[in-house]
Amino acid sequence: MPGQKAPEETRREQILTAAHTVASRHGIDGLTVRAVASRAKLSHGLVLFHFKRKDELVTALLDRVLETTFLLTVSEQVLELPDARDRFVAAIRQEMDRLSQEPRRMRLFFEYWALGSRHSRVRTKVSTALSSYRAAFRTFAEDVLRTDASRFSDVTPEGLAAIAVSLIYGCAVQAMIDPAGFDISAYRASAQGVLGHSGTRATKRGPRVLAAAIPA
Amino acid sequence: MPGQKAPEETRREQILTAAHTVASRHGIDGLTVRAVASRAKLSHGLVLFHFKRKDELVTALLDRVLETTFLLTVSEQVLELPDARDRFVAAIRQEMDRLSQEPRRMRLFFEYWALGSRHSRVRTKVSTALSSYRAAFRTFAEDVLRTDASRFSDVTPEGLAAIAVSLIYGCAVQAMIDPAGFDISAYRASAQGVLGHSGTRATKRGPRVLAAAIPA
DNA sequence: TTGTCTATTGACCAATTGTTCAATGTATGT
DNA sequence: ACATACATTGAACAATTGGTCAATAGACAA
Repeated sequence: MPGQKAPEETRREQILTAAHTVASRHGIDGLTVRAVASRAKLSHGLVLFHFKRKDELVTALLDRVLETTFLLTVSEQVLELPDARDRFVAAIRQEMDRLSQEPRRMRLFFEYWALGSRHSRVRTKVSTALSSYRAAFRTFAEDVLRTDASRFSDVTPEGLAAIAVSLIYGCAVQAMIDPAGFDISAYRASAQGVLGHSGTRATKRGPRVLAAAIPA
Repeated sequence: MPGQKAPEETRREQILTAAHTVASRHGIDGLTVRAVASRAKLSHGLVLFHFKRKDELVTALLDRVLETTFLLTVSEQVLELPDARDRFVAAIRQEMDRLSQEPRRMRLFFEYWALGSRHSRVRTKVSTALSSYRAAFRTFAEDVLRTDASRFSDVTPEGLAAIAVSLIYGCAVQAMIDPAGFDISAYRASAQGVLGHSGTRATKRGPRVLAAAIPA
């Protein structure tokens, strides 16, 4: 007995959110049409009515994952930091904290990343998402290099942005697999040390604002 | 008609190598008992005779993957570098090159990493492998901090080692998904710039040996 | 030879999967 | 009221999966 109808886009959204929860909990392997349908309290036939192939559902979910994973939103307090290096480091720390607190999303991303080696569509999407994420950090990196060219020789803005991404994702990778043994705070401090603080002249102001902007 | 026998350990090895090739090509999803058996030219029943459960096969393969992925072997030329920072950077560059040239193994590792969030046995193995890999870099990191404490304030050996791991794996992650768009050489140069070269005093000797040790 | 042990095979099973489709309900227009 | 369009359901199907098991072939000892 077919149930009630629902507006077009609502159903797709409903199915996608169900797919997101399922994939978050059981991985892409566990993302079956029936599991999604059950989660959304729909028949599995209906899921395949709105997404003609399972592949389409998987790809649509990828879009959603990438949108929420690679959205770099820096708080105003960070942007107001006077020193370019402080801004750069603060943005990195903020992202490290954010992603470390969303392990499921992180895991899902890496599953898609691995999938990308066999599915060209997935690869393209992940690739461009990583590129734009890097681009977001390049703005900060350019400021750093402009005001601090002496310390970083041979460092390009694009390269420095890529390093920022590595530091963030490397932190998540190591922290998630071993939450007890991996010392996140030591990692953050070391990352900051390697990239360099704002120096002695801003010691009194910078770090304090930083601590307020990034709750531990 | 049952075929010929084979020495005990030979069969397990044979099956494991077959499993490795299958998983390398088609991922852990594609690692089916029948696919492995077919690859090893055996019956699928025999695979389950030597590995009572599929889980056991997957875990045994993980050991093999971790052994070959996280084995840090630094060339003698790197160890002979006079400057601690040069050794550190050279070891990192060497690993970046090595792992970037083995994308399949890299992908397989991340699949296991993601699997670790649901399988505690896998998680434990991956976790300890990452720990020992970090420990290998900590030796270099300690030397760096001992000779260069001024530049790296608040940086701990463990933290610096973790950053090395992040730089290496971050490079592989970004380079593999977008081989064309990601500038590896710029990344390497930037990483070296951030960590700092040996400075002006060793410019004549260090870098040249480095270039010889790490073929581009 | 005879017998025992075990490696090996392939048939078989139950469960799960993606996908199709006829049937049926709901909404909307005329 | 009637018809048309379409969202929705669940049965059904073929393919694939991990796993079991009886039958059998090889190796080796007595």
